Parts: sequence; structure tokens; C-alpha cells
Amino acid sequence: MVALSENVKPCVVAIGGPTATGKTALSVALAHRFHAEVISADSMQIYRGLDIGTAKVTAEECCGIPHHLVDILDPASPFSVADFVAAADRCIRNITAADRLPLVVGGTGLYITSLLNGLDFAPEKGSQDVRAELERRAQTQGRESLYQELQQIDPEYAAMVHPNNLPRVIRALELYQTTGRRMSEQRKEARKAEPPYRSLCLCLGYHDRTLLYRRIDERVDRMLQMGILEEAYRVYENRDQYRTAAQAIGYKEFFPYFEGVMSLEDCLAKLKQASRNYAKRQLTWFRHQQDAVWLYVDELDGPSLEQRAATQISAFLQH
RNA sequence: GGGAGCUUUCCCGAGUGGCCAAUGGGGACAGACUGUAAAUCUGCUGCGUAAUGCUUCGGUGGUUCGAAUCCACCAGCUCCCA
Repeated sequence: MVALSENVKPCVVAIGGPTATGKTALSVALAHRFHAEVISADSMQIYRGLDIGTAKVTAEECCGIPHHLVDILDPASPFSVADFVAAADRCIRNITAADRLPLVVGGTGLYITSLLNGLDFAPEKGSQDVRAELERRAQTQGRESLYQELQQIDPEYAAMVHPNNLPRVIRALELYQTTGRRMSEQRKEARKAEPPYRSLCLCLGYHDRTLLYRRIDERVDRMLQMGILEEAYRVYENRDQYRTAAQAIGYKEFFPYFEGVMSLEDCLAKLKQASRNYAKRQLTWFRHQQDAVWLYVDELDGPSLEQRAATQISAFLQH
């Protein structure tokens, strides 16, 4: 019975890993090989007009491979994990129905994990008003007071959130106020869901981290040559509307330059630093992704990266 | 040639006789993460399993019960006068 339902599940291949490991190039090559379509799992590439800073696939790089969930939103529109899981699930069903392989590619670990585990998010949308009110309270009464309230209503979740992590505290309170449900309950219920897909998760990494960091630095230099400044300035001008985009690495680092309080050189250094720190965080995330198969970019002897990935995917599809 | 100042742990930078392995920040490393996630947050950082333990604050020597902190000389850097 289990086997039967397993057969019905769509197959999904995901490619994760930190920035600048070559996920894009690899995914296009693999897509050709396996008749796949790419679903982007990237919280920033979803927005139109953020191209250079997000290292978005260019038309040439695509080579005709369809890329879903890229350029589908105006930078002023909000977007969330829940939106992503819903949208990506739709893509997966369509692609599977068309007898092609869905290839989920991106660096947003939360998106990939949530999708592959089939997390059930609360059906209610977040409430902007409630959140704003909670933020105001944090300002006036201090974040401790919010945390104390969380301890009252949901001690279990409060125990796993650090009092300083205000956004998490606020979200938990918001959930309770808008739905009456506790975050600890929500987590348990969401996790109960059986994975909706048969999935293989490949993660790209480097044995030698300094190599990764060097690649990141070089890529930032390239972005500058490609004109990231203009893009960043557009984000800067619209930073009040572009709430998510304004916090993307690659834009906010230039704000001090636009304000005339920091040199371009210093901002560039900050940007490189932020990118490296981000890569580190991604590494931490994907390292704890269950069942991930790691492929090392700097493993030079033996079969090529693409070949190694292809071998994994073939084996996965055989079953 | 003469004078003044500086030299601290990976970096910046506090520390001016014991409470100093040495505030703080950055980096590095490790970690968390269920609706803004490229966000947000946490831990850790001389050696040692540990100890009233060992080795550190440019170098060498001294003063002192005790020095990163005081003195002398040496080296390097900065500045001022020639």
C-alpha cells in the first residue's frame, strides 16, 4: 500500500548549496540531459528587475530551458515560504504531467526544505496590521515584554526561540492572535505531513572553503562591472516599497555609498563580506538537510561535476 | 642630525602596577531557523581534559612580593624641527 502511494508521488530533484558554487550552470546542463524544467528556489530571483545582484540566469544561460518562479513578481510585492511552497507545488504537478522532470534549484534553504517536506503552513495569511502593532509594542515596551507574553501563551515554543530574535517572537504572537493557534502546535501539525514527493537533494560544496570565498569575491567584482550600481540605486530609491529586495545582499551594502557616508571601495568590501557570511549560513542550513547528497565542485580528479550529478539522478530515477 | 609619539591576542582597538588571557567591535569557526529567510538570532575564539596550571601584550635586561602597565637600551613605524 505504501509502495503504491510512493509510485504516485512526483519525482523531484533539488539542487542546493551556497552562492557561487555553480548551481545555475549545472542545472541547465542537467535539465538538457534529463528533460527537466527548472523551478527556482530563490527568494530574490523571484522579483523582476533584480538581475545582476541576484545572479539571475540570463537568456543565454537558460539555453531554452524553462525557468519557473523567476521574474514573476514586482519587487514591491510581498512573498513568503508559504507562497513558494504553493507555487512550486503547482509547477511540479504541471511539469510532471507534461512528462518532464522538475528540477528545484536555489540557495534559499528554507524554501527547499519546506517544499520537499511538504510543510503545511497555516492557511491564514500573515496580518500586516497585527505585526505592525507588535513591532510598535516592541519599540515602546521592549522586546522582553513580547517574549514574556510568548512564554505565557506558548512556553514550549518560547523555550526554543531566543528572546533577542524579535521577528520570530513576533511571528509566533501574530499566529496566535490571528488564528488562535500556538506556534509549537503549528510546527507539529505541519511536520506530520508525509513528504508529497519522491525527492533527491543534491548539494554543491567545496572541500576548500577559501576557494568558495575567493569565487564569491570575484563574482562581486564582476557584478560591479556588469552595472550592479544602477540596479542597486533603483532599489535604494524604492527601498520603502521594495521591502524584501531592500534587504537583499548586493543592494543594501551600497546604500551608505549613495548617502555619501562611505566610499565605494568600502561598500564593495562590505558586500563581499556579507556574501561570504551568507554562504556560510547556507552551508550550515544544507548541512543539516536530511538525505542530501553532497557534490564537491573542487574535486578535480574523477568524473566531472555534471557527470557525478547525472549518475546520482539516474540512480534516483531508476527506482 | 635634533625632538615628540606609537608598537596589545587573526584585524581594528581598550587597558597605564595586582580584580588581565587582557572591555568592545570585526573576521574565522560552530549552531538555530515553519509566512520579510540574501532575513533574524545564538555560541565560541592563546595552550591545556582540568587546576591557586602554562605561554602571551615589538625585543632584551632591570625595578617590584607582583608589570601589558614603571625604568634603560635596542628594533620598527609616524610626526615635528633641521
